[in-house]
Amino acid sequence: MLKNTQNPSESTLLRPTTRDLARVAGVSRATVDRVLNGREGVKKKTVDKVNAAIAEIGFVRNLAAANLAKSRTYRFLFVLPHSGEQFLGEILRHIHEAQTVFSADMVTTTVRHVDQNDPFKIAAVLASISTETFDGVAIMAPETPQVRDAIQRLQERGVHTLPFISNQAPVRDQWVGIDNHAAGATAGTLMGRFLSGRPGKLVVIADSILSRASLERRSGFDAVINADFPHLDALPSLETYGAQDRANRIVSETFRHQSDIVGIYILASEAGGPLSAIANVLPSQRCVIIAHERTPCTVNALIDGTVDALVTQDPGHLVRSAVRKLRALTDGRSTLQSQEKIRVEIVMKTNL
Amino acid sequence: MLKNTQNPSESTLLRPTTRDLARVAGVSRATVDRVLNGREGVKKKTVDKVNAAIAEIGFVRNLAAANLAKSRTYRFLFVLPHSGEQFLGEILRHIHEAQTVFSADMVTTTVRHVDQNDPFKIAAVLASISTETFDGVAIMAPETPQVRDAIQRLQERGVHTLPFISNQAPVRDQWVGIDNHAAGATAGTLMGRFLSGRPGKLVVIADSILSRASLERRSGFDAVINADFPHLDALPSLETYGAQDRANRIVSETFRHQSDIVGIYILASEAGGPLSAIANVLPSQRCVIIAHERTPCTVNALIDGTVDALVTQDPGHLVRSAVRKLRALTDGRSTLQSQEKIRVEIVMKTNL
DNA sequence: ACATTATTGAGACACGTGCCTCAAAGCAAC
DNA sequence: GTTGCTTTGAGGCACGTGTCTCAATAATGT
Repeated sequence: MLKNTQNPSESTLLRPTTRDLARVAGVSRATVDRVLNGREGVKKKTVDKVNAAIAEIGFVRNLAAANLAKSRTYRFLFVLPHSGEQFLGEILRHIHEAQTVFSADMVTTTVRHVDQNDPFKIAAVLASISTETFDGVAIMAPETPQVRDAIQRLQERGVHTLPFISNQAPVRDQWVGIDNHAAGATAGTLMGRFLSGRPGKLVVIADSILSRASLERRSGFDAVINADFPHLDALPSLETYGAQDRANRIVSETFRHQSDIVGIYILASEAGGPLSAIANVLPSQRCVIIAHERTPCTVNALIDGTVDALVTQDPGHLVRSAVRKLRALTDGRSTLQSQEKIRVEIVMKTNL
Repeated sequence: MLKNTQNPSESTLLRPTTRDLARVAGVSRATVDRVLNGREGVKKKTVDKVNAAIAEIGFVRNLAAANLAKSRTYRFLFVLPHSGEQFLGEILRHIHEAQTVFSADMVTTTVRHVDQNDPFKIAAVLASISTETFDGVAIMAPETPQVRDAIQRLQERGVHTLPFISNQAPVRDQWVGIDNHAAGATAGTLMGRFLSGRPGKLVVIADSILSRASLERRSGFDAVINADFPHLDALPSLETYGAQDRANRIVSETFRHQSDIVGIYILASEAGGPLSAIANVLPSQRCVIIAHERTPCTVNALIDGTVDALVTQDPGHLVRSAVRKLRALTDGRSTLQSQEKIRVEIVMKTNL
């Protein structure tokens, strides 16, 4: 087997090592290491020599070997709402499923559940995290001043953070989740096209209209309905606050008072409650229903024809993308744009 | 820093190494190596001891370290049609784009173009490949006896193969691409729903109806139209054979002879030709048009409203999935089901 | 010129695994 | 017991990089 040291001519098959780099730069391997890992006490001129050599021979550090030498492990934490909800269940399932793949890359993931309605508790949990315990944290939490501050301090302590699904600040670059405006707009287009010309009113059901995601979905939906389907009239959002009795009440009230309802848009991530509320008032009515996320409940509704289409994001992709991004952050690398873009997917009975 | 050898108590943080494994199994590291790498000359009893220890301490070999020791590189080849087509261009773009990410995993990819209409040439190219040159080959080629045989022999020579996009045999497990029946069915559902009740005829345009992909898409489309939208009448497929003049002629003939055409389904992967043929006969007609794949041409048509929806597969995902699968094949590993499933995606103006 | 400091080099060992050699031990048949 | 064969152990070197120590050299100030 060939060895680089015995074969000084550049081999196009083997990639250059730090040894090659040292040789070409005319310095020692110790100095190469000093430059590569940004240690101080190296003359500017020497740094330039090494960098020139890096460019010349196209050196790229072998991350696997480096991590092996450092015994590096990536410890990531997912901060998620309390479970019980179906969409969250899918997320959890994929975190566990991907565990085996991650462990090959020395990535360990931990999940911590927090009460989404208690910003102080969330902040406290974030405050308990340091570089001693985790290298990166993916946070799914509503946007509040307390949480925003806790995240800020976490970053100052050197822990990498990543808004996960629930978008925090308008840091469009570093976050994992779909464009909710586009998701709402897509739901609107499907609604309009499926109704094709038929006029009437549209019921919109949300969990709470205060979250950023709800606002964005609603605005995207309205934009499309107003622009492309002016014969449709989207009613003000109904808020369930996640309570089934309230959902039942407001839905049945709405159907009692409104006459010509032709479509229902469930913009909440958890469609289960709204769907069963609708089942009460809609024995077998002709009404286009669009919902979000692929969960056991929505898939069943799709199959039995209750729901016409789903606008979804792939939970497995969300999880893997979060891990890849956290890893890139801790390595100071960048990720592949096209791989990390979370698509606004449309799911019907035929492309389950 | 802790060292495993000095700290015999099981550390939950560090994963067990071959050294730990040898200690627990009560054998030497050499024997562990013999068992792990399936060398012969080891007593059955000893093999069992080691395997028991593997299970006991949950040993998983550190692939990065192993590949480092072996100086392993993965050399994969993509055998693709001659370029020029837009969908293929997207594939190529993503192969090159992913190069940087792959190289971190010691994966190098090469692309070789072959004439799709010359099965003997394709077979010849495949015959020239051995383990000396490549570890795995992703093959996008129409299904012919010559190609099938060449693939068979390639596998016998120890080179791993993977049908890529164009499905070869019904080896449903090991192949990269979408379920074309589902893709056709999805196109059918969109067509039916967008027309919602309006009766009429549907034009179906294919490149050639002989390929497996075309057959499957057509059968999926017909199944849905017949079952769910009986008021629609899908006409026999028009075949362009990839020739623009022929496309223009057959499309204009069809529109001259048929009266009530309400929808057009372009099931060819390259929609450019059919689209411009349609533009000639359809100055501004009300007709639902569904096409396949996201290319510059179809995206433009979507934006200007010519096309109503696209049924697509993500080219970046296809490429990365192929590489992951080839890597898993050469490592004798399995892949994450949910990650490798290529989704039948629906793209409209709002979720570009 | 000298002392002092800043910079560099040489070398070692580590990470976890693969792969090789050589010797030692176990086992069988005679 | 001797011979020959099979199985195992001990140990070393390699992969590419990180991270030490200690010495050697260069640059600086006086």
